[in-house]
Amino acid sequence: MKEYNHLRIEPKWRKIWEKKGINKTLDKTNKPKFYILDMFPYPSGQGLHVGHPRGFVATDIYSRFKKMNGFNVLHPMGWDAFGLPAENYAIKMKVNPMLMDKLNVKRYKEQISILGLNYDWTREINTTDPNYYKWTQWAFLQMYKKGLVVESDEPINWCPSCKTGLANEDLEDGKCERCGTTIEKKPLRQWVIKITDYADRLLADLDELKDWPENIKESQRNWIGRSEGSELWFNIVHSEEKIRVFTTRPDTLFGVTYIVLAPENKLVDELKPFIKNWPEVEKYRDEVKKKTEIERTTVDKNKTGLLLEGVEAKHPITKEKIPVFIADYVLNNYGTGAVMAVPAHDERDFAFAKKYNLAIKEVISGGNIEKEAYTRSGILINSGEFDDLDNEEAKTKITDAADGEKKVTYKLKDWVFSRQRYWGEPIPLIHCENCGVVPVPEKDLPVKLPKVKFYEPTGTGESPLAAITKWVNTKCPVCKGKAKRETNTMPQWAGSSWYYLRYIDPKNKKALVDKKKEKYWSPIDLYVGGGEHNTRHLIYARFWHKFLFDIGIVNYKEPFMKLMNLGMILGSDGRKMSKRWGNVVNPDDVVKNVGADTLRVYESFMGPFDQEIAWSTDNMVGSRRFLDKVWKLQDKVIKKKKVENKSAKLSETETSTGKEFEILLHKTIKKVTDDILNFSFNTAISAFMILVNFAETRPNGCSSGRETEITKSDYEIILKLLAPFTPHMAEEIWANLGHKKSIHLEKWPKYDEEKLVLEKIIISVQINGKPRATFEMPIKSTQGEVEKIAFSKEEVSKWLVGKKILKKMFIKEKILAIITN
RNA sequence: GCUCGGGUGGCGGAAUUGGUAUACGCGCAACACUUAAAAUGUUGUCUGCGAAAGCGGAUGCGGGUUCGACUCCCGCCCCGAGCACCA
Repeated sequence: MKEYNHLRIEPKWRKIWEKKGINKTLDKTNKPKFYILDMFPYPSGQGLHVGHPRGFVATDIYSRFKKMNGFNVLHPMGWDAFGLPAENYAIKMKVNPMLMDKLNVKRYKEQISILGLNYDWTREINTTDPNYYKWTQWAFLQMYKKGLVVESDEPINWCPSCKTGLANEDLEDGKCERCGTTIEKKPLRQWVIKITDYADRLLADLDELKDWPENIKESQRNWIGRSEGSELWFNIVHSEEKIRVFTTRPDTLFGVTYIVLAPENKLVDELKPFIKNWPEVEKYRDEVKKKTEIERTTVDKNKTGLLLEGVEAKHPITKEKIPVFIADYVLNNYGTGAVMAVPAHDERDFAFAKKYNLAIKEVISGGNIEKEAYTRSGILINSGEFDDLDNEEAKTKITDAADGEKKVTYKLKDWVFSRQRYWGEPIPLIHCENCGVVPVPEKDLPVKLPKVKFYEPTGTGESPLAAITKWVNTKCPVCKGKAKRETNTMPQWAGSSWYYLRYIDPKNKKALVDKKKEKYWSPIDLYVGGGEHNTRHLIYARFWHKFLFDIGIVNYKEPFMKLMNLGMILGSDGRKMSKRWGNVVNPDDVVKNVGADTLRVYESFMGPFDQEIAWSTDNMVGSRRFLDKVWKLQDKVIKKKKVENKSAKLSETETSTGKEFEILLHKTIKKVTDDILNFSFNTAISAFMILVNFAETRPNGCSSGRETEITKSDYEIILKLLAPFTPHMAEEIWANLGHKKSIHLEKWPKYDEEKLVLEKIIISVQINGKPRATFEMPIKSTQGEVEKIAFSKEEVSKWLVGKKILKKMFIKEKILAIITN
């Protein structure tokens, strides 16, 4: 037997597999389909570290397993190459993003390829390929035509470092998710997609995603942030103006003692003629503007505000006059940008009322409003005809009485879709001097991103594309008059919102995806990726998919049936792998030193798949040792010759590795099968180790003196089970055993239920709850038989001396429990 | 503050419907092989008392249910994630 040399074996087999095309997926087979997908990476130029392959390895194991179980598996890979990370890296390296993209993809692909992953590279996609983004632009145009795309001048999140506007989803704690710079508010002309039109469906359909982890669904529910309430109107005394408020507690309407407007609320400007302290109002608004989003939204007991002198609102039912404030604890972009303040029953209003010495009127009984706001439910008081009502009941009645309207609001914001950056899909709209905004005709798609010399962001609020006059100036498709192209580009999330559909039909020139093919492959059976996408990509993609469903492009209303989050692999110091900490481990080095198969086994074995875990090169030796053991078993395979010597007619099946081994083998088949299905790769590896340790040390049951042996067929079962985990080594040994066809085309081993039934079982005797003895019994032993043995045991009888047995309990094949006085 | 996870040896982590807690791996120790080391193999390795046999204790803390609890229930503490002056 040759030494296990991964450097010789691994590249050899990868070449052969590629030549034979064993990873190619066919669209038409008589097999059931299985579509398994990794979140595709954005090639940033740093290259992969050992954390990235964790998910790729998992989907690879799973897809190989599915293939061996007779499924037609689609397992593709591609590149999410537009967007800020790639562009910022290109700028830093002073290389044009178009060129950088090619270099990065090449590097990523090399790194991924050496892991022995079974991707069908004939379906590779890249979001920056004009043949791809043609369809991103096409889908955008369909949204435009359906009125889902609107132009807006509202202040948006602006990253002063990336010099672009960002969507709410691109923020993390008020900072740019990409570069960590604090976000400013900046009014900017921009295109916005009305994703909020889909908020209710995005929320409701989560309930149908039975195979999504609860935490992801919960994150999305939080993000969408649905809240039910009422919209109420407060007339302003001596004015035509009305204040519109949103409240979840219309039942507390009688407790309103003041109204608060967000300082930015346009209504404040409308009320200028009535406001006597206007200079102060302007001053306050300036102060608020200076505050960052973080300062503004940090929970802060020290609330500030300003009374609008001269303005009074009228209570919709009692017609009492109510003072009106502006205060920055009210946000302009949620609800109506105005609240009715009920200090007795809202903590923020309570704090504000205390500070400015405003009236606190109790209308729900049950609390102590001298001390704190009472925010729970109760019976109405001080509410006129509504007294004694239950507050839930009062919600509807008071809303009706006040001429209000039941309403639902969401925290989810519309999707800011413009980026003032070069490296993205051009937005396919044209601004015509006569016709206004005109969509690019579909036949003219794609609107190609021009090659440019200067691609740095301008910071002026214009994309670098605005300077390419040759590209910008165009003819209006309607009136043929002078027109200019839209120069903003799409966000990175655009291309990734539907890429999974393109793998189904990557070369289609006539449609986003062929309908028949889509029907066959959709939906995605299993989607694997990092938790950082839970409220970003996964919301956008679900939205985009629902839109495509509405216009009849796809057949299912949800794209991803089952979802798995993978836990990040941290550096050995427990910190995120980063150049900054010097804790990055490169997969190329690991593959070189111990082999891709060892890396795959180690990443499977290190811990539960969805859990964050620190890398340990030291621990990895255990995985390599395991592979060495499997390899060495080759020497212990019972030679055919030996069998034939005994009798020419003896078939191989008549020799066996041993009864005990056989039971363990079948247990292992079951365990590994179940564990792969559950993504419990760590316990699957553990089961392999137990089996291989046993095969190596205790063959032939417990007989001693005989040489360690394993039958060829038993060894082959182990190899087939192992093939998804260690594709190269399994293939090499398989070939060594004389097979000409690839092991990856073999069928997955089946376990025999009967073999799992043990002949003997271990019984534990517990006396007063403490385990005192264990012994083997034949399976199906009766209580009487077990007791007979138990009472004959010294470990048992010594506890019963001088005691009375009060109770006996027998759980068959497990426990005999005895209770004494 | 609300919501969702989680807390088990020196370390990563196992444990089916409640039924022998600590599988598997790392590390460590001793032994074998070796001139030696590495590699490999064997044995041991939760903890207290004890020479040993053995006896007791332990799954974040405190209670409860049960013959029996890592597992179920109640109340806390801590860690991670999502949301958050959201009206």
